Parts: sequence; C-alpha cells; structure tokens
Amino acid sequence: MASPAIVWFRRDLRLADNPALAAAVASGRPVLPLFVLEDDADRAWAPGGAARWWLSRNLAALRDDLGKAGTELVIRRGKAEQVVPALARETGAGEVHWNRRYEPAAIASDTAIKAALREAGLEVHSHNASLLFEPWTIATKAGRPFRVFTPFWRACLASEMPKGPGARPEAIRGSSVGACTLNVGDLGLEPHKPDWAGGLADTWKPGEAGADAALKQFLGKSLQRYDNKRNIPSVEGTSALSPYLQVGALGPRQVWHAAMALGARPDLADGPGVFLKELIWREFSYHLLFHMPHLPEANFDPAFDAMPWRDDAEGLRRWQRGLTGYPMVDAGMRQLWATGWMHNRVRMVVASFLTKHLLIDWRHGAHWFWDTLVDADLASNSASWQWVAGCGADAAPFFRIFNPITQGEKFDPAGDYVRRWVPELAGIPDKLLQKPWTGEAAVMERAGVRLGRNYPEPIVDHAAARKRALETWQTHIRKSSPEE
DNA sequence: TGAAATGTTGGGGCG
DNA sequence: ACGCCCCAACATTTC
Repeated sequence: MASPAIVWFRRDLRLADNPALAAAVASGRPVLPLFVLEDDADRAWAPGGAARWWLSRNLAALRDDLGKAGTELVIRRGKAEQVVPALARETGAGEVHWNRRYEPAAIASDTAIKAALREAGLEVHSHNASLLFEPWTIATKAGRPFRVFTPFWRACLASEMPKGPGARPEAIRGSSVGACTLNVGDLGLEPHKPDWAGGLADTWKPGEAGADAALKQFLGKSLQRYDNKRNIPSVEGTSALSPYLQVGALGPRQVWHAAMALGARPDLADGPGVFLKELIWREFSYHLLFHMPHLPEANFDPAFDAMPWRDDAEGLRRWQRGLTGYPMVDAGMRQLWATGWMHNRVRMVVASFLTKHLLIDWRHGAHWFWDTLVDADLASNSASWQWVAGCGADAAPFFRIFNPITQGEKFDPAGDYVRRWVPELAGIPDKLLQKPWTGEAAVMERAGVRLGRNYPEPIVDHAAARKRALETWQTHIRKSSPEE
C-alpha cells in the first residue's frame, strides 16, 4: 500500500487556496486528511462555546467537501503531540503537511511535533494559509517588530505583495489505508441542554460554500461604499467575513485578491481601500501576538499595570446580558448573544463602556467575547480589547470615551438597530430611544416601557462615570516620557 | 475608529 | 451709524 501524505487541518478548513493540501496532492502520494480535536479544556484560550459550535459546523462541511473530492477526513481527539505521530506510524505515512498557526501555545506544540516527526524519519512541511504577511517578514529598519499601525501598513505595502490564491485541487486521490475516524457529532462541540445555537445557525452558513456566498455578497453590495456603510450597525455594510477567516473556510489571500480584482487600491481611502486596510489590521494583530506572546494577558503598555480596575461582578453580569440601561450597549451585547457576532462599531461602544464607564478590566471583556464570538480569534481579540482600553499598541487614548447615547444618535439615527435587538423599547420615539430615562411619563406609558420594570434604569450616570474614569486614569497612569 | 470644555468669529437685534 | 450683547457655528484645546 502506498505511503500517504497526511494533511493536518487546523485553522484552514478549506480546499481552495490551501498550500498544505496542494503540496500533499502534488507529492503524488495518496492524501490522508486529518483533524485533531485537542483535549484542551484545561488550557488557556481553548476555543470558547460559540467557536466550538462553529468549528463543528465547518468540520462537517470540510468532511463533505473532501468526500466529494475523493478522500475521507480522519477525525481524532487527544493531544496532537501524540495523535499526529501515532497516525503517521499507523498508516506508514511518508510526509506530513500543515499550514502554520501563530498563537504562542500552538507554535510551541507545532515545533515539538515537527521535531518528533522528523526524528521518526518523516518529511514535514509547514505552509502559510492564514496571513498575507507573516510576522517575521515585516520589521522596522532597526529589525524590530512594529508597535504602531501606520508604519506597519506602509512596510507591508513596500514589501512583496501577497501571492494570488492557490487553486482548488480538482480531485484528490485518497489513501486506501483505512484509518478509523470519529464523527463530527462525537466531538461534543455542539451545545445541548440548552441548545443556545439556534440563532447562530440561522445567521451563519458554514464551509467554503458559506464563505464564498458571504464574500460575493459583500463585494457586490458593500465594498464600494464600505468606508461609510461599515459604520451603520443596522445595515449589512461590514464584510462579516471574520467567522470564515477564523476557521479558515476563507483565506485572506482570497479576500485581498477578490477586492483587488474589483479595482481596490491600498493607497486610496475610498471604500475598497479602507477595506484592504482592515485586512491589514488583522495582520497587525498577528504581528503583535507573534512578537509579544503575552498580549492576551498582559497590558501592552505596562503603565496600565497600575490601573485599579473595579471588581464589579454585578456590573459585568449586566453588561454581558445586555441590561446596562444604555440601549446601544444592550443592543450590541444581545446581538452578540443571539448571533455570535457583533457589528464592529458597536464592539467599540460596548468595550469602551465596560472598560471606562464601568472601569472593569479589559480581560473580562476579552474572555466574554472569546466565549461568545463565532469569530473569536486570539490575535484580533487581544489586540482590539487592548486598543479600546487604551493600553494597547497604537491604542485609542484612554480619555477617548465613547458616549453611548451620541454614538446611538449618530450611527443608528432611525433606531433600527436598537429596536431590533432591544424590542421592549421599540415603541419609544426616535428622539428618546437612546436615552429612555429622559422620557416623560405619558410618552413612556404609551410606548409600554417602565424603567426598572421591563427595561433597566442606566446602571451608571454617563457624565459621572466619564468623570470617574478620567480621574482614575489621571491618578494612576503616568505615561513615561523621554525626559523623565 | 471621541467628547466636552473652551475659544473665536460673525451676523443680527437693539438702544 | 455705531457699539454692545447674544448666540450659533465653527475651531481649538483638553481630557
């Protein structure tokens, strides 16, 4: 029996533009696709609930697509350090291919596995499927990692442009070595008792088919006006591609080149140009995580180690449930809970509210997002939370405190977003919708809203909370300046 | 990829 | 006609 080439799928659950798969096919060996569910519930940053659900859906899609192409996905569970070499021994595999991961724990694990497999006499090749610019290829003139976005962006543009996406293999010759496999349903990735994933399933269609449809829809509907449309949360003006990038049902090269094919130019600040820049923010997050592996836990700016975050379990709980009394915040948190996703503009508003109005540690927010987002990505999540909290790379300064009322008035003027996600407020007139506590009794009565009964009073007063945040920051955070 | 406070300007009402 | 005040609109500064 011919010795197979194993393709170890991880965060690259697609056939198109998949260099590891393409290399295995090109080797001429029969191809043995593998997925390993790591028993890592005890490990930091093991996938959260929504991400596990999304993984299971995308695994099922991948298995179907591989089946149609002529080979069967082998699914196993356990520690990858044991499972991958064991399968190689069991099947007499001659080579192993995978696409690189960039999270600190994953890098350590992959490095060890690569060494063990080579020790055992196998060929091992890692490839790039997930990034346009791998973190070690972009550096300052002094050879250091970038800490500011704009120079990073310029360095990306000055470096070699990303290659075009690779083709989808026409047919794959599967391995005749019958390796036993688990079913996706055996993995325990989907919730039960209660099954909270109904809203997620209604929102997200998995797999390459789902990704292709989402990409086409975005390119056709919103790319040209992305610069403005992306700010209106009631409108599908963002790309909503993050869930697909997260599992790798879609790769950034595919997205980049699809936009370029429609005339996007990275040096323009029009819709398509702004979108390309957002893709590079994702790259920047990976750059930061790779070079600063403590990014998920430690303040990028150590001055924030002195920040006396409030210990407020009740405030955190009400933020999580969308019961803060600020309609824009609550709408966002409920969209997240219901669909596993939140519009980017609203992510900034709710994150600012948690870290500034409530003065709760950004790590609590990051953990909640990690558990509830279908697009939960360690690099983007960590970098973005730090960015909003003011302690991150090239961060919004701490004193940039979003006013949840005016953000709502500006970006949801007709109240469509709030009414959709906070239906108990639907009857309130536009002028009061973002600040229902200012409504006269008769108006509120007519709208059927009784504050403190069927919708909360604001848990903090905006002006007072803003003042408290600024005073706390001024007292405890001293920016280091060159002359001190 | 803020918001609020403070400063400046200029038009219009009015004595 | 003139100075004065008010205030909206815009600009700048500050957090």
